[in-house]
Amino acid sequence: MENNQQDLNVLIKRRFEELEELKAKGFEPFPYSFDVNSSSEWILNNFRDGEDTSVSIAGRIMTIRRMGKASFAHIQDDKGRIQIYLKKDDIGESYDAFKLLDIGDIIGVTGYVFKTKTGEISVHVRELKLLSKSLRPLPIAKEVTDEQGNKIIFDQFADKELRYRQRYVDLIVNPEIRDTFIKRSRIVSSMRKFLDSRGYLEVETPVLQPIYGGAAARPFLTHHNALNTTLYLRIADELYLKRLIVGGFNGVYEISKDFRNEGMDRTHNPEFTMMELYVPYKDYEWMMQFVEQMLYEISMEVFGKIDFEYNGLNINFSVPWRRLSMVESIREKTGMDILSASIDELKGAARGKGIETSADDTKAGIIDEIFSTLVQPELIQPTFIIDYPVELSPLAKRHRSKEGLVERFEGYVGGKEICNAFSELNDPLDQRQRFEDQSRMREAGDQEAHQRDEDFLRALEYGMPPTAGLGIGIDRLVMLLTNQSSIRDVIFFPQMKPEA
RNA sequence: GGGCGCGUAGCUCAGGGGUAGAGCAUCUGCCUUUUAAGCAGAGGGUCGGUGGUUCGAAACCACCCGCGCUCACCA
Repeated sequence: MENNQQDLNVLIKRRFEELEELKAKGFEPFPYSFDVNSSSEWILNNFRDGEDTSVSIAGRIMTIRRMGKASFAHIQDDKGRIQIYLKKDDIGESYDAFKLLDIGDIIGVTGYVFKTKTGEISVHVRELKLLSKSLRPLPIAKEVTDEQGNKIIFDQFADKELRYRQRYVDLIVNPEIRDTFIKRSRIVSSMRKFLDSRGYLEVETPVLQPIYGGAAARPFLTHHNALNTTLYLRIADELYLKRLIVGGFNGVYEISKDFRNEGMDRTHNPEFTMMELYVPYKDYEWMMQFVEQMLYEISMEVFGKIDFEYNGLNINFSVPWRRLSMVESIREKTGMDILSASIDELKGAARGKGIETSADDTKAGIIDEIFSTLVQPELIQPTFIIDYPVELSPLAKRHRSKEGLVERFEGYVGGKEICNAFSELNDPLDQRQRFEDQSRMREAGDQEAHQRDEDFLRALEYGMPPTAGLGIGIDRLVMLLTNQSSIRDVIFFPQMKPEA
C-alpha cells in the first residue's frame, strides 16, 4: 500500500500526507458515527432571523474559502448544500484540523444558524468532526447563481465515459442526474402502489431458466455446475407469471430485470427492468383502460401534472388515449389491406415508400417494417395500436371477430413503444400449434423464435382463466417522463466494456 | 458490425512537425462574514497504446484500445 503511493499523482499523494498529519494530531479520520438532527433543506426552509437555532448536520465539503483564521465552506447532504462558517476563536484546535481538510471530505458539524452579511443562511460551527477523509480529488465544478436565479456551472464534470464508469462521482457533482434517479425510484414506487391498491400480488419468478420464453430475443447462457446443465437468464417473466394465474392467484405482477443478448444503443441495455402484470377474467380492452389510468395516476403522483416535454415534443397523458388498429394504420400509409394483400404486394408497397426488402422477408416481417418506419414515428400523443397479425404474437389470443389477428395492443408515446399487452392465449391446443410455428421459424434460421415450453403447455392444459397481460419497459417509461434521450442516463450502472 | 467524431494536468479545454499550455483545482505565504473570495509565489504531464515516417512526433501514417453520435440489427 505504502509503495503504491509512489505511483499516485501529487494531488492524491498530498491527501495521504494530510491523512497521516491528522492521525498524528490525534484526529480519527474514519470514525464510526455522528448524530445528525437536521439537513441543509430543513435549515434553509425553516430559518427565522433572530431565532437561536442549533443544528447538527453532516455532509461532503464541496467548496472552501479560507481567510486565514476563519473560513467558509459549503457542505452537501442528501437534500442539497448549505454554507458553514468556521472561526478559529470558536473551534480552537479543530481549526488546525480543518486546514488539513479538502473538498470531498465528509464532516459533521454542530452550530447555530445565522445569516451572513451577504444574506446567505449558514451554520456557524461550534464543533467540527471529520467523518471520512477523501483521498481522491473530486472533479468539482464552481457554481454561481446569476441575478435571474439561473445556476451557472463552470467546467462541469461532463465526460460520459467517466460519468458512467464512476457513477458515484457523477452523483456527487451533478445534481440533475441525481434528480432523475430519484424520479425513477418514485415512478416505480408509485406504480407498485397502484398495483398493490388493486389487490394484485407482487411475486418473484426464476431469473435462471432451463427454457427461456415470453419474448423474441436471444438469451444469455450460463451453466449450473451441480446440475451440470445449461440455464438461460430470463428474457421475460411471462410464462412463469401465467403459471401462477393457472395456480389461482387473482392477479400477479413482477418488477424484474430481464436480459437480452443483443446490441446496445441509446434505447437498449443488455439488462433492463420490466413490469409484467397478469389479471384473470379480464381482456385487452380492460387492460387498455388500466394502462391509461395507471400512467395518469403515476404522472399526477410523481410529477403533479400530465403534460410532459419529451425530446422537444409536448406529450399529454389525458384519458382516454387514441386507438388505432394496426391494419388501419398501414392502410392509411400505403392503401394496402395487410390481411388480404399478398406478400409481393406488400413488398411493392414497402419499396414504394423507400423501405428495403429482401427475398427471405416474411409477411409479418414486412408489416412490422412498414409499421415501424411509416407509422410509429408519428405516434406522438399516447396511442394504442391494436389487433396485430397472429404471426407476430405467438402468446396472444386470437381476435374474437377478426380473422388472422390477435387481441393485442401496444402503447406508443413520443414515437416510442412503452408497453405491450394482450388477451392471453389460454387454449392449450392453439398454444401448441403456435409453438410449432415458431419451431419452423427457428429451423428456417430465426434465432429469436420462441422455444417450445412443454411444462407451460401442461399448465395451460390444467386450465388458465381468460386473462389480460401487460408488460411495461420501466427504463423507457422513465426516459419518457424525465426527458432523457439515452437509456444510460436512467440506469445507474449501464453496461460498459471492461476498463483496460 | 458500418460511417462520422473524440481521447493533452484531478476537471474543462486550447495547441497541430522544433523546449508541454490556460482557467479552475493543488501547494507555500498573507488574510476572522467570504461566495467563480482576494493578493503574491510554486509544483503538477507515459499528450489513450504500439509500431512507422522524420535530424526531430502530442501533432503526419498504420494498427489497436476506450468513449460518444449515427445507421443497421433488435421489442
